[in-house]
Amino acid sequence: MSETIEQKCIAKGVKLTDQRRVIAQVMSESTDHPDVDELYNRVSKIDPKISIATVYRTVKLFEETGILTKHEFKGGKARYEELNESHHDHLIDVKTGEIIEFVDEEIEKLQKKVAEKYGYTLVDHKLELYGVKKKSQ
Amino acid sequence: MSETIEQKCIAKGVKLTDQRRVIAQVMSESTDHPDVDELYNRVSKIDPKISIATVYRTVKLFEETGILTKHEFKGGKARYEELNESHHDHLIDVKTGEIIEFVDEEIEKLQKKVAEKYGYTLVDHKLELYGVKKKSQ
DNA sequence: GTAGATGCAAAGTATTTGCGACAAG
DNA sequence: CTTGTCGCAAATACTTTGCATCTAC
Repeated sequence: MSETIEQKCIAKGVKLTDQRRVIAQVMSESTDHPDVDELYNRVSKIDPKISIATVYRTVKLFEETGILTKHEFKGGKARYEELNESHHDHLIDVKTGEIIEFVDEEIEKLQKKVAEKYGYTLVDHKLELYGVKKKSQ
Repeated sequence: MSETIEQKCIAKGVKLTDQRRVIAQVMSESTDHPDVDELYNRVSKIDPKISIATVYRTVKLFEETGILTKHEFKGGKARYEELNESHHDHLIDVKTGEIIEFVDEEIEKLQKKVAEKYGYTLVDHKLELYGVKKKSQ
């Protein structure tokens, strides 16, 4: 098991407050990709005094620190996910909103190659697939 | 040369107003990916009476009709681009904001394959590469 | 002539921020 | 102690919408 968010904060010199600990805990326990509102709801159940401004401030801080990553899927609010060693992209079910995480090394390699081709070093990328479930035959 | 936006509107039964004609013209002439504000600025130079609400309404309509496509690049406003037969993705220079359009058939194929693997039919996708220019050696 | 489009300003969302009070290191 | 954080409410940024008027077909 890898570092917890708390450990990452310490490692990166981010001051740990009660609020941040709660937000960290909720994000760690989330297997989905909550938006700020949803995160705020979950956090509020643990400590109702935490304000949504703090949630916004914290996810932004965690994102800048490389603890969380932000997704802006089509036509929705920003959603967050814990960033860990294993990079993956997303396949989104356009009907249900279900999100499937996947990894495809070959696509990763090709992306790097495309960037090189134009004289760039790839520093980041975003790949989202939108699909509809096939009828099981 | 392919259909103009006006022709597409007629083909798709979209009523052509003066405002829409101006917006169509500006988008046709744009080689970049303007956001609504920028589009509104350009449109205003031709007809200053067109309101930004109309610009919003029109890009939305054009998007739904398959005339324009909307991009939500990292941390910015929505940007629009004319949709034509040739699909492409984007490589964004993180320093300058410059956007390079590229096509990579192999990546396209692999995306479809990934979707299939999870039992989905790919209906849409988003691929954005973010890079920094290499020093020319 | 009529359904749909426009302009305006007001209302919605999502997110950020100023400020005085408070807490972590 | 001192610097940075929090909660609150106000502010901002982007986008949508109600309504009366106007226009394309």
